[in-house]
Amino acid sequence: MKQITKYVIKNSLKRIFLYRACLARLKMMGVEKVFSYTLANDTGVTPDQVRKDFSEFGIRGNKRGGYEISDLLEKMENIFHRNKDHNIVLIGMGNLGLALSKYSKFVQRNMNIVATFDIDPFKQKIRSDIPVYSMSRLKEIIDRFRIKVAILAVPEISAQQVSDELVRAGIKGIVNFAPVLLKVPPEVVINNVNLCDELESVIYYVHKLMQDEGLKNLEILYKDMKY
Amino acid sequence: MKQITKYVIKNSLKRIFLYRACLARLKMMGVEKVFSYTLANDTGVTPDQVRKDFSEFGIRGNKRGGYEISDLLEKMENIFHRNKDHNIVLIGMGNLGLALSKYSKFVQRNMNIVATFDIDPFKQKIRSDIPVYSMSRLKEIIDRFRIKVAILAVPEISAQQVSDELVRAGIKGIVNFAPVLLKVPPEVVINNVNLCDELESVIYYVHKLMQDEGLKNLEILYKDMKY
DNA sequence: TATTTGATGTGAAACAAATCACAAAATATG
DNA sequence: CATATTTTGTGATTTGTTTCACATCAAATA
Repeated sequence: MKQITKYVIKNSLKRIFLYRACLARLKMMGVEKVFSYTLANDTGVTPDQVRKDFSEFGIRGNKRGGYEISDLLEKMENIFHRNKDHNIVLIGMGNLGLALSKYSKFVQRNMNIVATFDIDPFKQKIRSDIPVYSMSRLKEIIDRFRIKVAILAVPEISAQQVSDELVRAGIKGIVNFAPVLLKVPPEVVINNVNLCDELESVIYYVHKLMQDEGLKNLEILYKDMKY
Repeated sequence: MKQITKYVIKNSLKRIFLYRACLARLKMMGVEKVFSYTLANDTGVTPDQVRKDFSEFGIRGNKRGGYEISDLLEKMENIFHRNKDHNIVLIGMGNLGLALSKYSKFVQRNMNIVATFDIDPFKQKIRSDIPVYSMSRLKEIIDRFRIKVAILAVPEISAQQVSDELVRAGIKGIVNFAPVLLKVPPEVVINNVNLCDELESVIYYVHKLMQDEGLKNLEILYKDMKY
């Protein structure tokens, strides 16, 4: 019944995030229009890629006229369902969980952590701005707020068990910070964020870079980021 | 002089991390040997992929006999330079920085945050187990410990400026948590971790999944994680 | 209004990654 | 000791992604 299902965030989607961040900044600076090569320059991709990506997501500009930034941003908001608010739960109020619960960028992007959970809810209650519930109330709260997405920041050892509970409670997507490969039914989306791996990758590449200094053989060691 | 340089962690490298985590667990359980299909099963990839990846990293097993787990892990430790300790600095002791400074998994993998920095070092000093220095001492400490890798957890607004300081101080790799595209010389490796994007991606896919429920057209919406 | 110019949008081509298929090798078996 | 079996390792094939090249369109210009 349970199986490992894994999805990768497509590179084109990551690039769209990149474009959006860039566009938001440009808009703040008062810029109104961009061309594919403007965006490309700012984000380190090629103009072709920008246009292909837009094409994939059904975004169209005006021939010769480039793209209207507000229009572009609006289209992206629709793609990402940013018109509506998204309610999230966070499980595990350790150091990382606490930091994530206070991460203001989520709110800025309409993603609200409406409840957090911990086996010891009293421990962190005092430091948290968001209600901390005991695990026994998981399903109740998830049902009440019709939550579909959870952030999992519990210790490795209990990650699978909590994940099972989340799935039973109707969660359809999990951002998993525990370094475990969760087993979930295929209709549940998992996005693993492994902080150790992120750091270790950099160490690995830095070592390589210093070994074969002079940038020779670079193309074997690195893949230029196409996202 | 400054330019956007971006690297992606290659999928094959990510998979190697995955294999390693799995192998470590198996070893703890007392298992001594694996076959490509064992590992494949546990990690959700194909046996061919496992062997191709091993081949890429120069790891060889015994025909028919599979792979010796200890041997495999040792080879991987060499690949990732895990025999030696890695000293890291962390810049920005806000909520996230503080949580990262206390993240015990780094230490378990021989990655030690030896110093942290903040514009207001006194604010967090009391809550931190690791020394918190003022930004003015950045180069001094980095030089003294011969640090090559930094974790950047400062606010968006100051990320580029701090990144410049890091590069001037001799840092060669940065794990960047600020949602900014850092401009660094090409010999510096950047790994961006954007928490909002990670969460938003999941929301995006969950929406898609619920829209076209029944898993039809799944192959367009998702790419099975090949990592 | 006709012509030139400049940027988009997208098939085609080139490149990269994953899967397949099978030879090679090591072990087990009769 | 020869044969069968099982698993690795890797070219060949397929699949997916990026880059190229150019037709298409909109605006500017004469």
